[in-house]
Amino acid sequence: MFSKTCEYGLRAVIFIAQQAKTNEKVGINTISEAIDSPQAFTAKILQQLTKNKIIESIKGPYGGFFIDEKRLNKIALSNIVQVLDGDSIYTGCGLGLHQCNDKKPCPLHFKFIEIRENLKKMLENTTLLELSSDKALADYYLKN
Amino acid sequence: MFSKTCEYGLRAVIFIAQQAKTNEKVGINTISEAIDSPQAFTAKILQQLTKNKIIESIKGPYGGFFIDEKRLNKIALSNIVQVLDGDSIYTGCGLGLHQCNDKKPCPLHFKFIEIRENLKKMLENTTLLELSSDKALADYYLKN
DNA sequence: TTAATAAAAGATAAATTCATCTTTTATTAA
DNA sequence: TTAATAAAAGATGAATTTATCTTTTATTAA
Repeated sequence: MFSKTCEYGLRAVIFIAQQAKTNEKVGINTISEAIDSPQAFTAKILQQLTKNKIIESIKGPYGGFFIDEKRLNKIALSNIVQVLDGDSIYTGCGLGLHQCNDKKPCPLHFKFIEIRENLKKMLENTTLLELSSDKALADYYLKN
Repeated sequence: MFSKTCEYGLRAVIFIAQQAKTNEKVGINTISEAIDSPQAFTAKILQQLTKNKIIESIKGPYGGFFIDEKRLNKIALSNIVQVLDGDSIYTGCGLGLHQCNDKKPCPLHFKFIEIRENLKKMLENTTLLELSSDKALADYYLKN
């Protein structure tokens, strides 16, 4: 469904969001260990997310990645997916045809639209606030 | 959503299904031209589908690929996706976690289940019969 | 201002997916 | 039985995605 990049990115951001309440920054080392992802690769992904203002970072000692608690309800999963995987999930034709749309639909066009709309709405309606609220639970299961 | 392999495969099978009514076999050349896909690559995919009894093939002059018209209503898109992409689409965790299930759910588990169930049902309920019935329409748009 | 820390940036490497080319096997008609 | 046709099978190559390693830049405390 998502690329590895996007999967790691989502997991990392959810983890960082869970630390937002304590206002603590987390280093890449801590993050990649917590979410069980390759460290250097995850660092690259977080770099992208930082550039795109999804998360923030500070270099040097006591530095790390963080998210302003007040923004937790502003950041939806769709924002993260958009940065890392673009909008191919929403827009691409299920059969890979370039010119597939309402006026020139592939044989499956309208069936796919329904599925994709559901996915889109789900990602748009799920914010980091929601995912970071039940910290203990989410925190635990994020590792498995 | 699907791999290229699966996209080409779906397009090819839908095309072959559309020829089933006339009981005509189609060659790989005709197929790859019709669905605008790389020929040799598509041939490999059709080989897989033949091994897995989704389609049938006969070698030599007057040979080619075909589907028994009587089986059109037995073959669902889910069968094709299963052969080419496995069941990762249905079963895989949205966040890429290995041990994500109802008892140990990732933070998004139950939201993803809903989406995936929709997709699964759609693929299971869409048969080649349906897709081959409006031949003129489907045939035309399959190329774009 | 120096040493330590941590992210940013750039280069490179491994793995996987996508794609092609060549040889072999089966089938048909002449 | 031979030549032609078309899929099967195997080998190889290109592109993309995934992943790592090294160097640079920013920040902090001593």
